[in-house]
This record gives sequence, structure tokens and C-alpha cells, in this order.
Amino acid sequence: MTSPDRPAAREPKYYTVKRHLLTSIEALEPGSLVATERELAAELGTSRTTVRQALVELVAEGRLVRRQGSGTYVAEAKMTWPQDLSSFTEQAEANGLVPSSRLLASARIRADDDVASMLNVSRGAPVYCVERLRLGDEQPIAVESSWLSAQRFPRLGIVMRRAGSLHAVLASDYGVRLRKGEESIETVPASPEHAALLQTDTGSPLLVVKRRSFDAERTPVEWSTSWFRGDRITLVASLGKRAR
Amino acid sequence: MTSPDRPAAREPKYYTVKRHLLTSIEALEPGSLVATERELAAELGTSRTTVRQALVELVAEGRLVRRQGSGTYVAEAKMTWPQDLSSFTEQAEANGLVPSSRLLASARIRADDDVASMLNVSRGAPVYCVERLRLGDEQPIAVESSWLSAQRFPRLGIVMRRAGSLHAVLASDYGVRLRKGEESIETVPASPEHAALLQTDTGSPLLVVKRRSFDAERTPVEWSTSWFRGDRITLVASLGKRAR
DNA sequence: TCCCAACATTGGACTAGACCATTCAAGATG
DNA sequence: CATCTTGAATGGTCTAGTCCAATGTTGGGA
Repeated sequence: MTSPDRPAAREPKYYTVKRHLLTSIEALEPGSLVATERELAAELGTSRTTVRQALVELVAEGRLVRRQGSGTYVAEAKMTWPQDLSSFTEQAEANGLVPSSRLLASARIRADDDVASMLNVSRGAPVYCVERLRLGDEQPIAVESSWLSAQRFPRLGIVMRRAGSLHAVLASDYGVRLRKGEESIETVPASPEHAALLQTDTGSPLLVVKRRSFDAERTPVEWSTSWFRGDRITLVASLGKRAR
Repeated sequence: MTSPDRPAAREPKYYTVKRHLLTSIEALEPGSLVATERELAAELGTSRTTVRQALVELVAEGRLVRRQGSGTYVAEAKMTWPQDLSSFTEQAEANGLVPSSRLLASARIRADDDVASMLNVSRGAPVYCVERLRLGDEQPIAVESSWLSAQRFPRLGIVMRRAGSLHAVLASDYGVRLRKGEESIETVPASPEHAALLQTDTGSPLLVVKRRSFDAERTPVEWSTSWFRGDRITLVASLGKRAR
């Protein structure tokens, strides 16, 4: 009674625009300039808002880059990011990048319920929260927040102000070698703060990696959360024995 | 000359709405009805479009669920999904769910460049493409596409029409036991087709897991891609030695 | 020649509305 | 009492426009 042959999935108009753009993009080199939003709207007989919705998704997929005042460009290929090495420094070097960090914040605070259970300390116990922007070849890769017990690692806040690698400090100053434990991965829209740090748009999808690390005696030592740009990064892990 | 104290990250209006909603949501039980879009727009002195943009992100984060004609509700908690077991069947059972599958398509096609290199066969060689909807307790969890060499696994298309578990078939009918190789994880917006299958919205962020599996002789056997709803699933892997 | 101010153009954010599809409850009908 | 019809309310999609912020070009002045 409704429609004779019902399409399996009704396609919104913006999605038609998106597919049209996708085929145009495929023929172009990374860095090429794409038509302006107003041009596309006129050309495809639609509104700028609808064109914009298609562009938002293509940007989220890492196919396009928009620069206000300048134009929309075909994006560079995504970067792959290994997950099986222990530290950011190692992972960056495996990717052929020069790793660096900017210390955003380092505070001695009291553990809330989440942090307390993850570090196996009592609620309210003093913990260090170290927040860093991680860079590869001076380009922002991830924002990373780490929590560690302040009782176990006294003066960590002072030590971190001069050091680059947290894991190196733990090994040299405290004699702790980390092994990774559970890791969880999900996707969330970027907050304005994270977007600004990662030089992307508010609301664009990020990959969030939460990880707990243990020492040789299986005591939880570090609880960390990393935010990666979903449009620039593909996380890669080799699961079985190592590949090469 | 521009502004006396520049805020670190200018907050869009829709983000203020989002934070307002987030605090309201936190006090509510999953399943609770939230105010309508038009009410919120009037109440917060903004347009429905802006309210909608905030809702889109909260839905993407898995905090809210919208039902056309009915209303907007507080969502159930996300489901965690293990990554360290070999098959979907095992993973579902580890989660306490009854696994099932719907065979969407099963075709014998010629390998394109990507598939050929992943399976280590020549371009144009015959391969099977098996596309399945994976369910846990009858709820859609993931869409999964697998490619396997048709030369190595003759009559796989016929066999799969009756079988549920691909890995079980490989073991029983062909004597192959798989071990996992590299795995990559990224996030993409849902196509209308995937959205319909996973009962979510077109454009909502999905987690895409691509994986290559090998046999005991380290020959690539299966190349698969899985799409998970990013608002419902958190991927979990235990990295070091097994946790328990 | 060099620098800087003015301006046109781009994407970014937002508005106020239209129309549609789905849901669900209230009321009419058997 | 059960069933069907109707219609109001909801979210889904799209339009056509405004104003703003960032960019890059152009032309005038030192």
C-alpha cells in the first residue's frame, strides 16, 4: 500500500552528494583544491547546509581537509599507529617520526572512584595526573592523560617537568619496568579543548585508548587515556607472534 | 587589538547546550524520557538545529537514543567487546550473549588488488566474499565481510549456506586452524546500508576492525573487516599475558 | 622594494522555518 | 469489548538565508 518496491535503506540527499564528491576526490592528488561549498550547492542544486553535511563526513573519514578562509582540499593518507609497543616514544620511532611532548598539566590530586579502582589505591589517596600533548615531527598526534600513585612515586611532578618520557623516568628514577595490561578502544566526538590541541574540529570523531599498565609484580602502576584524531590515525596491532 | 583575553578554545553554542544536557542526563536512569527538541530549543533560547547538533554528539557517544515519533531517551550503558579471542562466536560467549548470524551475501568473485595482496594470491584469482550480520541475543552487533581464497577452499559458498561459524567450518571441513595476525582499528561514519543493518543512523561513527588471519604455516587464509556501532561498543583487548 | 591596510572570498556557526515519516493515544466503529 | 481510523506530537531531512572569523590578494604609501 505504501510503495511498490521499498528501497532497503533510504538514502538521504546529503549522502548522494557525498558519494558524488567521493568519486571526484578519487581522481585527485592529495592537496588538490576542491570546489567551494557555495559552488557545490549551486552545481548540485541543493543548499549549502546539505553540502556541508556531506563534507563533515568526508572530513571525519580523513578524505578532505577544510581551511577557513582558504578552501577545501583533498587530505593526505592516514597514518598508521602501532599499538603493540609499550611507550609513545617507541611507537613514534617505529613510525619514523621524531617524538616530542608538551607538558600541558601536572597536578597532585586526590583519586576519585575510577582512578582509585584502576590504580588499586583507596579513594582520596594522592595521585599524580600528568597531561601531555604528544607530537610526531612537531605535528600533534595525541593528547594523553596519565594517573600514577603519588605515594609510590614521590616528587614525580617535579621530575616530569624536565623529562620527556614518563616510562624512561619510571625506569631510571624508580626502577620500575612496565608491562601493558588491558586496553580499551572507543570513539567519541572531540571536545573544544581536545580539538584545539589536536588541531581539528570540535565534534570530529576521536579514537580513545584507555590502558592500564602493571609492574613485574602485577601491581597496577599507571592508568592512562589517549585521544587520537580519528581522521588521521589508524590504530594497528599485531596480535599473534610478532609479524617480522 | 582583537579581544583582551582570548579563550584557549572558543566554545560553540551547541557545545554549551551539550554540556547542559550532559549534567541533566547524569541524574537520570537509562530509559528515561528527555525533553523534546522543540522544548529544549525554546527553553535554552536557541534554534532546534543547534539543539539537534548537541543531540547528535550525545547519541554518537552512546549517552542518548532517539526514536522518531516517540522521543529521546537516556541510553543503556555501552557493551564491552573482547578482541583477544579468535572468533566472533567465542567473543560473544565470553560476553554472556547467544551468538547468531544472518548470511547477507556469499559470492565467488575475482580478487582486486587489495584482497589479492592480503591473501597472497594473484590479482583476479577467484575468492569467496562472505558477508554476515552478527547478532548477540538477537541484537545486531557487527557487520562482517570475509574474503578467502576459492582455490584453497572449494565449495565454501555452498558449505557456508548451512553453517553458522566460519572458523568451525574451516577446522572441520578443511582442517585449518586460524591464528590472528595484524589488526587495524579506525572510525568511519556509517553508510545508509550499514546503518540500516546495525539499526543506527546514517553517518553515526562506527568502529572498523580489519584483520588478517594465518594458518599454522603462516600463510594468509582470511581477510576480514568488521563494522561495530561506536555508540554501543567499546573494544577491549588484554595485551600482555592473559589477565585471569 | 617592501610593508601594511583594505577588501573580497572562504569556511564556521547559527537561525527560523518548511515538509516528511513514524509513533502512539484518543476516539469512532463494528 | 475489540478493532480500526484519525490526528497530534515526535524526530528526520532540507532550505535559504544571516552574520562571523580566518585567509589571501591587491593596491597604495613609505
